[in-house]
Amino acid sequence: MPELPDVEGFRRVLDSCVRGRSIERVEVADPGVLREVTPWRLERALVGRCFAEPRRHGKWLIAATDGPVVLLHFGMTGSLVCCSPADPLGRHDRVAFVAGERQLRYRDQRKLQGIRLVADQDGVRRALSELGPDALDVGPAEFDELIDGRRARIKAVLMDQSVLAGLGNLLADEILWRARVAPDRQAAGLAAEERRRIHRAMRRVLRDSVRVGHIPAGSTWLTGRRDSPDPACPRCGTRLRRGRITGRTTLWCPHCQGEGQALSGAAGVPAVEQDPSDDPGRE
DNA sequence: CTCGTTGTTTCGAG
DNA sequence: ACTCGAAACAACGA
Repeated sequence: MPELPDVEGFRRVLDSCVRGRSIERVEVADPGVLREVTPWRLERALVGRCFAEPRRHGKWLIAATDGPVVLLHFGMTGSLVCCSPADPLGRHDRVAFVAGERQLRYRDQRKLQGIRLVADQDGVRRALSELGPDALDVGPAEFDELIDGRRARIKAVLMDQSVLAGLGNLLADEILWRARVAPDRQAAGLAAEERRRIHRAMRRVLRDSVRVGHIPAGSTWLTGRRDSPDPACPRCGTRLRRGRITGRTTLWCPHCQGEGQALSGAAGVPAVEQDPSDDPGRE
């Protein structure tokens, strides 16, 4: 689940749960989720400290305190939950930050070392230095620059965290579907008009999903179709195509987005360019 | 037992 | 040097 909108949701959970509260204890049920920090050192560094306003960059949650900073990543299955001491420890509750009657629990089915500890803002900067700008902060001009000259397929570029931070597999499919661009088009081969459509779709998809804290599975979203065995395009009803890009399952509509360059030939801009007959999709 | 999964990191080819 | 993509990582469910 966790892509940018989900992490933004976790940020709000942290904010309302423990911001301004003093950390009494850090309970590490499973040290497997800690990266380069021992349970003992984590506890030592945080006890007595106060959670400040949390920030987010891409899929990273930046949990600052009046001392060190905790960095949280949620991999594919992680989440953050606000609990009371009475709530029984779930099977996948790996770490609990205890602050009085509230406790913030890091929950993850897997153990992909999503929790880091850094001393200060400079440590945050160093730890996240490989990331591109947060996808929500990228305007149209910057988007163009980021895409410019990339030989990879557009979906791979959108998911590349060093280019743009925050988009994952589901969002990338959703955005390209809305922009009516096939996911296997080479980024460098996109027309200015297509890049603009992708950027606008990105803004729209992010805005709508950040609002609810996850990617909506509504009837006008591609994402909800993912699990059905024979999914149809929410816009035109055409049977969706399923493929694999950069090792991830990719869904697209051959009618709205074109077959993709592999099938449309070297000269071809797919028949997406003229948009008279297609209705512009509704929310 | 096999395959698949929303994520990142690492390695090797072009 | 740079860019890309596949594999590895790991735990679980179908």
